[in-house]
Amino acid sequence: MAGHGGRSRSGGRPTLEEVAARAGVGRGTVSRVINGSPRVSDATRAAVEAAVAELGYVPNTAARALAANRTDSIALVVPEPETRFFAEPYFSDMLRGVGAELSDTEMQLLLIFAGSDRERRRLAQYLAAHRVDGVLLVSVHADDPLPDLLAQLEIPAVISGPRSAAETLTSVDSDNYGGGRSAVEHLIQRGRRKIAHITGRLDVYGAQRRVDGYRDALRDAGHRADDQLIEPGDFTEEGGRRAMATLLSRRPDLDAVFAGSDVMAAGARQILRKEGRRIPDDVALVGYDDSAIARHMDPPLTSVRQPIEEMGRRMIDLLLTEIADRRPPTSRDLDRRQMVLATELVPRTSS
Amino acid sequence: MAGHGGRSRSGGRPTLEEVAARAGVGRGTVSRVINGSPRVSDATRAAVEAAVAELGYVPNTAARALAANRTDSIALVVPEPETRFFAEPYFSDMLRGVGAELSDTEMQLLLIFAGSDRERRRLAQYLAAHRVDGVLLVSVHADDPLPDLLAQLEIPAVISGPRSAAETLTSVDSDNYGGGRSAVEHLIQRGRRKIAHITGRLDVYGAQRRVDGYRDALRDAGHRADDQLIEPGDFTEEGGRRAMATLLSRRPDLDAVFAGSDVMAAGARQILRKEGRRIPDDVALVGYDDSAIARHMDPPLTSVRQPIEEMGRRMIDLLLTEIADRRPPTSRDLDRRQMVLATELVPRTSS
DNA sequence: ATCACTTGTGGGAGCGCTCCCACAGTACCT
DNA sequence: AGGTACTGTGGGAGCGCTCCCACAAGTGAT
Repeated sequence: MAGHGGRSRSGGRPTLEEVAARAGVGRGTVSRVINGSPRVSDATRAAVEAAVAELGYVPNTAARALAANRTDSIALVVPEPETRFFAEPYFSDMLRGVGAELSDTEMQLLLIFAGSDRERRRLAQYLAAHRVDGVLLVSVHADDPLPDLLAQLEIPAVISGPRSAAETLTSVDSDNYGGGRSAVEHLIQRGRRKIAHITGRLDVYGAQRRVDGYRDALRDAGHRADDQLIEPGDFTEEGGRRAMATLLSRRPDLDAVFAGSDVMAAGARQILRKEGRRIPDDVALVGYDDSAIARHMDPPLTSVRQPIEEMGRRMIDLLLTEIADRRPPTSRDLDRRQMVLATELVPRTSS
Repeated sequence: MAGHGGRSRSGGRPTLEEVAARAGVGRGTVSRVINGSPRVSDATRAAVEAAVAELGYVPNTAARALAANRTDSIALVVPEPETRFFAEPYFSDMLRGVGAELSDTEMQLLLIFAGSDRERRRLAQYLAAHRVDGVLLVSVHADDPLPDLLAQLEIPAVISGPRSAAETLTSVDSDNYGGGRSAVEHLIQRGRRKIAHITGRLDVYGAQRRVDGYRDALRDAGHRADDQLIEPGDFTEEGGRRAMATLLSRRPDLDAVFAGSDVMAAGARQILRKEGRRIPDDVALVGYDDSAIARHMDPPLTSVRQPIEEMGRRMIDLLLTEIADRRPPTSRDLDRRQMVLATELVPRTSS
């Protein structure tokens, strides 16, 4: 414990003022050095830095927050029960990206779950108290009131996956439209002619966009539209089974299926097997998410990969900018605030 | 936005002073009401509460922290990379318990990973700044410097799984000794005579205690000690395989194995199978942790369950007490601060 | 030599609370 | 009647910063 430099004799933590006295400068100067202001001479800066090191000075965050009206922390809000958070690799990937981008910052990340009503009330209180400088909102449902609350409190926020084309919050999304397109183009290129689509929940904007991509890819390839080849699912395995069964009964001659998620693809696969269709010989199958399921499926599933980790990084970028700008970006730069990242088709044996 | 009560005309958030003015009382009185002091008359209290509601007053945390020298937040420190955090149900269970116990508190939980050196440096800085009132430390290795840092900074802390019998920090643990005992007693009761033990990493205190439980259970049942039946593992599947192979070569006539973790039990099972021993007919097998592996093994594995979620709850209890006491508990009450929770044997078909 | 900037610096004011002392009012003893 | 104690209340002081104004000293144009 020796060699850690003397604390002030008063016994508590050293303050700015004590550092200033020690360095023989004024309070303002120390503050400038600590906050990296360029308006300090090199000699003075060195003296202050020495004093800081000798005293083992660490700024008092509360005092800083009070005086500067900022908290240097941001919240990652997960509007889901913890269970799902741990179950889905989506969150883990996202968290990794966020953490990485934050690591060379002074910002502290708070992880807040808002799955239950109780948790949501707590969160509302927390936000009202402005205990964070900004919020990252992941996995928001279309009818979630949280984004509006954030807007009302004028708290900078970035959302992953806009709620609609008219999203007012800054958002980062993967290219669901392009992802859907690439899946279908891939199937066309493999010589498939009757390509069905099992959609995700259509109140999720991303799912709609995948349908759009599916439609346009077929149209551009000169296929005529056939709505009988589209069947809504709900992102669950059971939904995949049901949709697949429906599709098969309606269009027994289909030769490919694009499912809006890997989980639904897994459900579809079970039905295809049961009906004696071989994958990929009789029916090619493509999923979405490139999750662990895709890699471990039999046969391994072709899937569309989203750059989740990078989404996390970009979200932080945008959020930090917004916080620095200190204004809710409701002006003409809104269009610049809707970032879309490319997806990538990962071909495997199922297609 | 109407009906939300008028903010002060100044536009910003209302302050204590504004509430006081509105309620026609002094600043101190409002503070007392907000903090639930009993020294306020009912009439005054009601007036203040009305003013608070009308103005939509929310205390400024920074100001409170500065004045009262507390942060109303505690950190859950995970000295592991995020990957393991998500992979192991241990953390998820723990987090659930912690969150539950914290939910009727004003305390905010921070989740902090300290896996890499970089992250550890950040954490040290964070703790030095006293940005939390207390720390929950889970999954600490024997040589981790973190506990000592915490002690040095005089930050209240509770550790899950003491580092040794002489642990100085407040700790919550499951009864590893009793768990080991119960596993062996169960095997004896089932008529097993030559019971082997694959230990965990012996630099983990809990693993040692399981060995102690194993030894004492055998001794109390009148078995003579046979160290050839004990083989150290390292909590990994590979370690389980290696230990099992060694044990079989040394004592081919063993009729039961108690593994220090389910993962090691899984490794042991592979070797037993390969050597043609049937489970449980020829060799009974018992694991530890009662993880998903145990339930899904073939045959389902008898295992010792630890009440992880409850451990989380108890840790918060102790931590909050320690914070409220505002003193590092180095005195005679230390023994009261080593809490041990009972384990439970979950019998399945492997024994 | 004068004026106008620029650069570096000190320190007052104030952020919104909590803590605590002072004090009025009431109650109950002697 | 005076003393003592307690209850409820107001408000000063101070927590450790940041922000910003004031100002000294230096620089270069006129």
